[in-house]
Amino acid sequence: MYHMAVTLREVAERAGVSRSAVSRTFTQGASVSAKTRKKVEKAARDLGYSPSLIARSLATNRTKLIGLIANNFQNPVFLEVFDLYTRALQERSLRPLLVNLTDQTDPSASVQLLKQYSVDGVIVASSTLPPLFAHAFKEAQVPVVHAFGRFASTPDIHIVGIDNEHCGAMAAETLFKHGYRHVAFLGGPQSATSAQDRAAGFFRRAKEIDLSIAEIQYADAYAYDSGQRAMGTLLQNRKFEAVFCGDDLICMGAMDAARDAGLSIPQDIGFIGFNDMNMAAWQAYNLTTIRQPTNEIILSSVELVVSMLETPGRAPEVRLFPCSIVERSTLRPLKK
Amino acid sequence: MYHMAVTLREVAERAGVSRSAVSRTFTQGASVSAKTRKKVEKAARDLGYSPSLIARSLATNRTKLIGLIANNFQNPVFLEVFDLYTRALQERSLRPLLVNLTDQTDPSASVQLLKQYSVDGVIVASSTLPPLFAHAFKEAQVPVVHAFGRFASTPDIHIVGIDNEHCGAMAAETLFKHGYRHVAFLGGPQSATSAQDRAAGFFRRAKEIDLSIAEIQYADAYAYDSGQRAMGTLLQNRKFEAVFCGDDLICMGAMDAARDAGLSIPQDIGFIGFNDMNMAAWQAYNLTTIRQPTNEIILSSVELVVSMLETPGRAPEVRLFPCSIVERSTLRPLKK
DNA sequence: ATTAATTTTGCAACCGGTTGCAAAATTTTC
DNA sequence: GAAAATTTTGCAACCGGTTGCAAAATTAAT
Repeated sequence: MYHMAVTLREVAERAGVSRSAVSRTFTQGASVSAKTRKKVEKAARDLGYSPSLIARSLATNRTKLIGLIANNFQNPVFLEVFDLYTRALQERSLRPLLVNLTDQTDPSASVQLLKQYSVDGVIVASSTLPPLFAHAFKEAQVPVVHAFGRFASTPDIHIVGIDNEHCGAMAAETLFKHGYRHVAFLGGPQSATSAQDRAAGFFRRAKEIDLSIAEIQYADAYAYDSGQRAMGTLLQNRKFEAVFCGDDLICMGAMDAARDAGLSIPQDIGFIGFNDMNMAAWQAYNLTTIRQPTNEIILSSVELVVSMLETPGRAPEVRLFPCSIVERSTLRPLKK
Repeated sequence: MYHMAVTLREVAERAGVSRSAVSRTFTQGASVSAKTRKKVEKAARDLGYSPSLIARSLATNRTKLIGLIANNFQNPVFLEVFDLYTRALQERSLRPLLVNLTDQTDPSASVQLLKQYSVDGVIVASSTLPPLFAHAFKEAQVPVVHAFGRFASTPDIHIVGIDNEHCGAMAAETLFKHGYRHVAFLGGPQSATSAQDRAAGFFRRAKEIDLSIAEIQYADAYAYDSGQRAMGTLLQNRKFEAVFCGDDLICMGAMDAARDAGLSIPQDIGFIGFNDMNMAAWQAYNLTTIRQPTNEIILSSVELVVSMLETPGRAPEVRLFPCSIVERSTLRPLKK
């Protein structure tokens, strides 16, 4: 590099003031007279100065970096999620440091990494990681909130999400209301807490209302292919009229498998999904599904992590948002 | 916070060596005797020490942060793109600092932002931004490579991507080979260089081989809805047998619009897309499309930005990767 | 066993900011 | 206009590392 970035010292010299004065004009709420502020601002403009966040971070022990941990880069909902997160953080002049967990679920490596970068806080955005994962950050003294995490009545950490158990129950009810009596369950990966909870709620409510569950399958990932494959095995032995899929993407895979087998939807077989991702509204699927309020969850989790920066001792809190049914056309019409 | 993070000084004290010794054991290629290294490592382990990247960055003027600029969080291909980028960077122990451009395309704000974070380099991953955008980073002395950018024979900056013009021509040829003689063009947003180039190549080659272009439309974004809408207007006046869509997602929207109008694919109307995103293989679409080697482009652009860190004066380079046709089932079978 | 060559080590300055504190300057009060 | 109260300013230490340089320790050569 030819000319190094211009520093605070140079601005100070040009403006004929001390370094502190320059620093103060660039930090919120510091006291500087209008006169010096003007001088400094001019000098800064002339020199094209902008303060180094690295140096500031070192001095203030705040980086304005938020670790954003995700482990599902296969599911397009996560693009929506990233979009919302980057925007929400941006608005508060924070920045996401993206961590792609791929398959290693050992928290210690991520904790180590994010500690090295001295992130101010961490948002774990995943419904498949065990609660322990996010907990590791708390132990490392890093403010953390688990978005899309499992709801616990006595949380050690902040959780923002939905009541998956209740949503599973909603699915059962919806199927029943549409006149189905024999249904199948096609869940997400069995290791995912979200999948477990949705299943539990679904089964419980089904029992209560006498909805018979003919088949149970678990996809090995929240992914199209997995849904397609799982539906394949489900179809070998068809004793059900509709399927509750634990995720829209899985549902799309399942629908395509069903169509491939010559079934038409919803005449021969019904589907209800989960999430209401953008693609659920696509004409080729037009999925009846349970809408998860992604936007609210994200905004709320950002808000929460920000508040932890201000009040580190804040007691862990659970924030649950209600889901709702979005009726489209993959279940047969309601009986009148 | 109760106990501040453990610092190099504490490790030094516990190990009974100087701070430099500790620093050296943690920096690649520095000279330390086996004896001290052992002592330091033990002390570090006992204390749970890991060096602060912030402090290191300040001292070395290297942050290991790469700005990753994107402006299309609607198109699921970008999730694939993020996945690949985060992994590729991670492997080289670099980290992406994600910038979501939403709609403001004024480079100066991003330049400013990324300069403040002193990113080591920037990757602009977008086929819709003007070449000027990426150029602004060069002027600000920041190593930059434009991935998916417009190919220029005398580049001022590094470009990695495909020859969109040539790919447009491939589309024309493919349609012709499949026996189509009257086709429509449904491009991406007209302001996107990629869309312009694909269009140019398509039109040029069509003229050469006497493929008649009955209709021309441009979607207002690389998005499903835009494709659906554009196809709607295209269908008002149907004088074509097939459509070349400038992007798979647009194509899916267009296909759904066509099906909604009662057409079947490929019997009544043919489609060819662009990108070969994962979803193109979904049964509901099973798109014949032009495959863009995303993986190669990404790996290559990471490699390039890394090499610029090592050799700052490196001359700008264009790297183009070949595209290929992926035949699925949205064009009628080849004549024998 | 000396001396020369090489490696390891610690000192101290530096990276680019922030901030507590006391002095200087300004404003308010009487 | 002088004294008191308030605001602004600069000094200097600090954040947690790195690194050039010379001294100390080790190894190699004679």
